[in-house]
Amino acid sequence: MLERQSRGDSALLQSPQYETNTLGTLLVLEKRQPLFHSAGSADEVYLIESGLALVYRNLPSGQRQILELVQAGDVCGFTDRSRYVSSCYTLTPCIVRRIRQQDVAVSTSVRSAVTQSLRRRLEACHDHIVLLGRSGAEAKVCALLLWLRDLESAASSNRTSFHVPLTRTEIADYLGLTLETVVRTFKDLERRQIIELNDRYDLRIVALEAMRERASQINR
Amino acid sequence: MLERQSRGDSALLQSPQYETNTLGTLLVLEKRQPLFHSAGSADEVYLIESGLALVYRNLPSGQRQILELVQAGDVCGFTDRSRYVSSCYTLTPCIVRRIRQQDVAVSTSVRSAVTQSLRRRLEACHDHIVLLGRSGAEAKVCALLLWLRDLESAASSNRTSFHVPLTRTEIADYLGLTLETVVRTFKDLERRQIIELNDRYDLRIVALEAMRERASQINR
DNA sequence: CGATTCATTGACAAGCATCAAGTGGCGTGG
DNA sequence: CCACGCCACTTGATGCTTGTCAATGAATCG
Repeated sequence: MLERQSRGDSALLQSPQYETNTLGTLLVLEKRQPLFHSAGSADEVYLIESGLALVYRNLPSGQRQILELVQAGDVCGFTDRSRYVSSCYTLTPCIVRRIRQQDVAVSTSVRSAVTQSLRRRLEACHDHIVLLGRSGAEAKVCALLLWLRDLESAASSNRTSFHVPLTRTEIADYLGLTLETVVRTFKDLERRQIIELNDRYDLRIVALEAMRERASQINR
Repeated sequence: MLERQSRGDSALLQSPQYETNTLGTLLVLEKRQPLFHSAGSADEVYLIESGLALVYRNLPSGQRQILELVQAGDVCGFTDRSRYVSSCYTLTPCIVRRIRQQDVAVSTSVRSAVTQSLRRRLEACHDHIVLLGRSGAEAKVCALLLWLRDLESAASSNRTSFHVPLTRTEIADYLGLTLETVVRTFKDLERRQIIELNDRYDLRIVALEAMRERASQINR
């Protein structure tokens, strides 16, 4: 794990949207590296500058529920408890600013970034709740795939296929399904030529409109 | 709907937890009164001073998903969009402070109340997501009933039974179930003498431990 | 006192979970 | 370098949980 004190001397730190160049520590993380862990001491918050991470909770039964997918601009680990109640790791390579919990109050720009992120994450959770509460397996999978596609196409456009950074198990844990159901749903979409899989993590949406219809369809 | 300008001359306004006595308009609402509606102009935020309200979204299919139950201290309607994306109404009689969206930034205490509430609501949404994603009907119902009970017993203790302020349909829409499943689950719990119903909205938890076990049980 | 809303109950079917047995790729160590 | 094991996934058979549909009951309201 690369780590260095931030002194505003890196191009990465000159992002104009947050004037937090001199605050916190910049982490350059590979994919699938932990940010914080449930029950750990909640000393720091993590501002994601680039990449995708996920927040999850392990349940007493050994099951896992993925709570959120967090992206650039999001702050996680912000709590008034002494220990984290959920865990977090990166899905893609990430640049993350680690800031002491107590320093959040100091900087106006960090505070407003936190508020902004809380607001956006809350709305994302609302979407997630709708998905979990009122959609069938197919709608869940389609909605997630569309979301991941929009994420990529925002960065690098004109690509016909995109990378799915979650394993089938992670998709299942995000959508409240089993691994097997996720696999079968993928197969179904492939059979009906709505998607194409180059390999398991490289996906092309063939029929975008069919996909959108299915994503907003209510089955249960 | 009672409405009056807040001038700090009412006992209701002297709540010490928020020094917002001179900000916004105080609303005294009956149960089941709307606060704001999806697609309405998002001009104001609503700080709940007492009572319980719910936030929901209507889906294209005509279905409804209840997103959150909000209580004293919570702020809802806070968004950077020009229009609300969800709707909100009271479940119980409520005292609500209505504050112009643009005034939120002005008052330090309001700002910190907003942040505090966003944080708490986000964690509540996480709980909700776990419930929707990883629990069976019985666990969902038990968890909600326990939550409602704790809410009441925090206010007026020593009562053997408590009031359920949601209809069966609302419970279903909160838990991502159908009305029928909720009814059957209630009947089951009653038959096994885990709860008792005086009338449909007056409930007593007979076997608290059995209830807690069921609430954290994973079925699906 | 009909009309409306909300809830109850039963019969049935569908969707998804569970269980079980395999497949395929990848890294490790003999 | 190949065998081995591991991990993530794939595929199939089966059944439970929960949704759907339909008919009825109870409470509220103008």
